[in-house]
Parts: sequence; C-alpha cells; structure tokens
Amino acid sequence: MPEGNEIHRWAERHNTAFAGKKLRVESPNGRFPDATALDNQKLERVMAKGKHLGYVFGKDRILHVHLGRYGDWTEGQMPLADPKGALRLRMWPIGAKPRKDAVTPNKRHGWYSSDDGTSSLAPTGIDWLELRGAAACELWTDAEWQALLTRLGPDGLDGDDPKPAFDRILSAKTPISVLLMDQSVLSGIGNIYRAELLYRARLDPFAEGRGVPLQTLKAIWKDSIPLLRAGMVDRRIVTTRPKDRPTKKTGQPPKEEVHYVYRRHGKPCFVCGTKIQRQEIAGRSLYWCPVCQAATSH
DNA sequence: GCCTTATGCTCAC
DNA sequence: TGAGCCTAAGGCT
Repeated sequence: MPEGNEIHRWAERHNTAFAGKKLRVESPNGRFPDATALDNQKLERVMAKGKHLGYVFGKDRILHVHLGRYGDWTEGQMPLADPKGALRLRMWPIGAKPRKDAVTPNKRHGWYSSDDGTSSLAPTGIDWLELRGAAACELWTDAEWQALLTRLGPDGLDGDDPKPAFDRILSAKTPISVLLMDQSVLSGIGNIYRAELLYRARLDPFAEGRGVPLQTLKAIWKDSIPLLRAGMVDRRIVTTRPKDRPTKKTGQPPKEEVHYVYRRHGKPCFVCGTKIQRQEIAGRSLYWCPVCQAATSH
C-alpha cells in the first residue's frame, strides 16, 4: 500500500543492507520463475523511481518490483518457519544463517516501529527479505527500465526538475486531483499525498489543471518533498501541522490527527469545522474540505 | 466467518 | 468507464 515515500524507503534500506552482496534469490511457490536467473548473483544497487523499485543484479538483470495496492516487503532476520500466503520472492545474502531469535514472518512490520522513537532509515539486523502481493515482480532489461523512466513524471524524492509536470498540468482541463495521481505527470504521489497536498494548498480538487496558478503548483511541489521525506523515515504519513491538531501535540500525533482530510469524511475539518467530503473520482476516493478548499473560479 | 475497504495499475470496450 | 488482479486488516455478525 505504498506511495513514493515507502518505495524510496525500501530502496535505501535494501541498498544499505544488501548492495554488494551475493544473494540467494528464490521463489518458494514458483510465482516468479525468473528467480533462478538472479540467484547467486551480486546485487549491485537498488533504484527507486516513483512507485517502482529496480534491484540491479548486472546488465539486463534488473528485478523490477511494483507493489501495487497490496504488495509489501517483509524484512527482518532469517525466519525459522515457512510463512503462509502467496509469497513471491525471498532474498538473503549467501552465508546468512538462521538465528535463534528470528521473528515470525507473518507478523507484519513487527520488527521495526515508527511509534517508539527507534525508527530510522538505517536498517539493523536485516538479513532477509520477503515479497508478497506485488503487482509486478519480473526480470527486466536495462532498456525496459529506461522505458519506465521515460514514461514517468518527475519524482520529488529523486531531485527531479518539476517543470515538465507544471507544463502538463497547465495545459490540461483534467481536474488537478486527477493530475496529481497521474504517474506520467508526477511520480510517487498516491491517494493520501494528493488529498493532503491539495488541502495544505487550500486548493479545490476539481479545479482544472490549466486554471491553477503556477505559484500554487510550485508551492505544492515544494511542500511535497519534506512531507515525502518524513514519510520515508517514519513509514507513516503525517501531514497535519501541530497548531491545527485538536491536541496541539507536537512530534508524533495520535492516529486520528495525522491527516487533514484523508479518510476523515463525515468528520469535522480541524481548521473550519465543516464536514470533510468524500467522492469517487477516476476510480479512487477523493477527500476534501468544501470550505477550506472552496471553488473560486470555475 | 463474511463483507468491505485499501497509500495501484492495466487492459478491453 | 468498468472489470480484473493481487493480499490483509478491520468491522461487522
């Protein structure tokens, strides 16, 4: 269930833990037959772009992973028991031995936490990775990865120039809320960030792209980068400012206060008290405050 | 247990 | 525009 923040988080952690090592790569239930082509190869580096991951095992040996809506990595220590579920792929450095204190693989995210103050991008004790539920897990050539980069818009976590995205948006009649989710316009933004970025900009989600002032687009882009980065560290997307939270709590707020509008339909806006709205648009739920994000010119 | 929902995306019509 | 696909959690009964 990842947006760009999580994808880049995985890339950094897996780079730190595994790059430069020869890996055992296996597909326990055969859902990824090409695992054999990667097994016993050295992982050179891990790349991230938008919501895509690329594990480079050599020329034309890129493991392309897209987690889709449900996919997830489990990382931790070598498990002692076989996990259940539709496992796609498992990787670990050759030579790693199971540990007595190994954790249960089905306990989602059980071996690190964003809430106890110990979370960090620096992985500790990771010697094993497991992938399940991914929309894509496939062996790619370098050309296929290049083609991906060509069709993706700029990624704020990659230091990209946002101008191509601004140009696309400013020439489109499509609602800005749909454009923000379009990975060929901007890559890495998903349903939470689009709703929250629009709220923070006090922008009407139904405004046509071409009607949004360039200054507003620049502000959204600038706003998005630290928010995405914070989401990389915490594995939790927090978009509210402390002064807007009912508890005024700084640091990690209670979970009811992490978002302004996302999944808060029917509840009062933290700023103006109006009920947050929800509506399906382009197949996804859009959340917004009809007062703070009122239509102005359309 | 069953139903709904979910931070995505592709393909066919 | 709609169906389909992938898996897990949470809310219900």
